[in-house]
Amino acid sequence: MTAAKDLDSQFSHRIARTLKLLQEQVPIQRRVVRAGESVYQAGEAFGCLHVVNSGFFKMVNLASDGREQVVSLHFRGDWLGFDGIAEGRYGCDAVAMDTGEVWSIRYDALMRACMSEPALLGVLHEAMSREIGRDRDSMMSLCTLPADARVADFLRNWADALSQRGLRADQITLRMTRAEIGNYLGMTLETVSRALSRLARGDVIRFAEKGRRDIHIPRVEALTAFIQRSTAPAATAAMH
Amino acid sequence: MTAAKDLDSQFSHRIARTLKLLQEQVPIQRRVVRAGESVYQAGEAFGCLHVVNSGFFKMVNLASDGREQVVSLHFRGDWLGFDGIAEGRYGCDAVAMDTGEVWSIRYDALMRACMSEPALLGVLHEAMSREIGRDRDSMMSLCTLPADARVADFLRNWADALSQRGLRADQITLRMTRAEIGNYLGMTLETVSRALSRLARGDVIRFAEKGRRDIHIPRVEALTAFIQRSTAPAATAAMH
DNA sequence: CGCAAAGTTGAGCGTCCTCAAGCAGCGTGG
DNA sequence: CCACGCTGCTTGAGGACGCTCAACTTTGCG
Repeated sequence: MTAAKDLDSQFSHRIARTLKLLQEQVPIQRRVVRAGESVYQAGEAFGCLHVVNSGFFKMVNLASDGREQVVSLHFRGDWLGFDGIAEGRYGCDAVAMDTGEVWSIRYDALMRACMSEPALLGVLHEAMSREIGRDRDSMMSLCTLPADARVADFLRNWADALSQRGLRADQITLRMTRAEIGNYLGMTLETVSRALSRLARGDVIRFAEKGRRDIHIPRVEALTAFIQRSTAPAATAAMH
Repeated sequence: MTAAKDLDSQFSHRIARTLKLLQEQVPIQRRVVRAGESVYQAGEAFGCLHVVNSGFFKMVNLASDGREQVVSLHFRGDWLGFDGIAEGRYGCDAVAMDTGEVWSIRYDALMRACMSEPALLGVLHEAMSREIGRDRDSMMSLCTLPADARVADFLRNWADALSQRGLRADQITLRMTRAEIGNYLGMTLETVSRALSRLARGDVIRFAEKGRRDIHIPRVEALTAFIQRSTAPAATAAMH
């Protein structure tokens, strides 16, 4: 527990250090965005990477046939826009889910700064690497967990993201509708609703008295245990 | 069609240029791997990035509770190991599906080379960016497509990967079992088998006379059409 | 040739989706 | 102030898609 706390505070410290480094080394365009506004949109010419200073954001992928999907969520310290580097234009919409501030950094300026300050390159690569890792965990969750466990995993990841940033993780205010959560997790809004109800019934989570948007997590371990219980049959099947 | 061909040949040319650049600028450890062998394993200390020169590879993510999942596939020109940068150890197993050769490059040496040759940094970032984009497309496929369409999408992506590399894309030799494909696509091996049978019945694909491992794709557009047909109901639902 | 591994196909079932009804919170306007 | 409409959430009933279990066929290899 204390070990986990240490790791979390290290993480939060690393974010602070990164932001400081950026402030010192590259020109930054600060920009306040309100809920629903987008930092950039799919197809727009790529020129900047963006670092979340506050608020939180979703990335929405849009297919040519109209399907759209929330593919990732981003909090303070996360970078937005990596997907634009390869093609020279962004591949997703980056949408604010709440009032927040992003620091926009011209990619070419960042590259120049990296040449004189290798530490900057280090944090950039680390951020990209971390994002790839998270995407893979998402894919695994999508492929191997049943709906209820996927919702539990979602809440656990959110709680982790909060605690890593030094915030209290036992009280989550979802700023997403059931439909958005469902879209992100590959299920319908009804299934999300039912999953949350079941988690509450099993006392893995609790709803705030008013409004089903605030979720109290008595013990994060209970979420993990719930997930493992769901995979138990699959685990035994994988044994032989 | 000619435009697509142009794009593909550009892509294949870019791979050649990247490999040449690497040869000239950084020390490379060439390494031949045989089917089933791994380039690196999850948990191993990160030290190198690896570029696929030939063969093809799967990345297998392993959860603490024993679930394991194929999260991505890699062909010539793709990089392996990005997920190791952040934590200092690899997060997945990289396994050869066929005899092939990877070029292993020490990450620290690569960084030094990038300092003197910015073009190198460009190709590196482009590769990471591309990988993030592909992961997102995978997530979208997993979340929004029914099983049959997901298999069709899988084949289409494979064909694209081949044609981008200047290989003929109408003849695919799957070097994965149905079980592996199913694991990658989040479904059971039986469902994969049935999906392929249905695609063949609809003449979207054809099996080679002997062995159901070789798949002939008369027209790639037919695959795309099949996918869109599957999403048609969802598309109308998303209309209003 | 014979065995093991991979693939196909069918039957039954369970999870999740669809459709539908009802409720709760909330801002607007009579 | 409360009626009203709107959006979001919950819950139920029924159905479909995909999973499980099982039998059988095909392929590859010693």
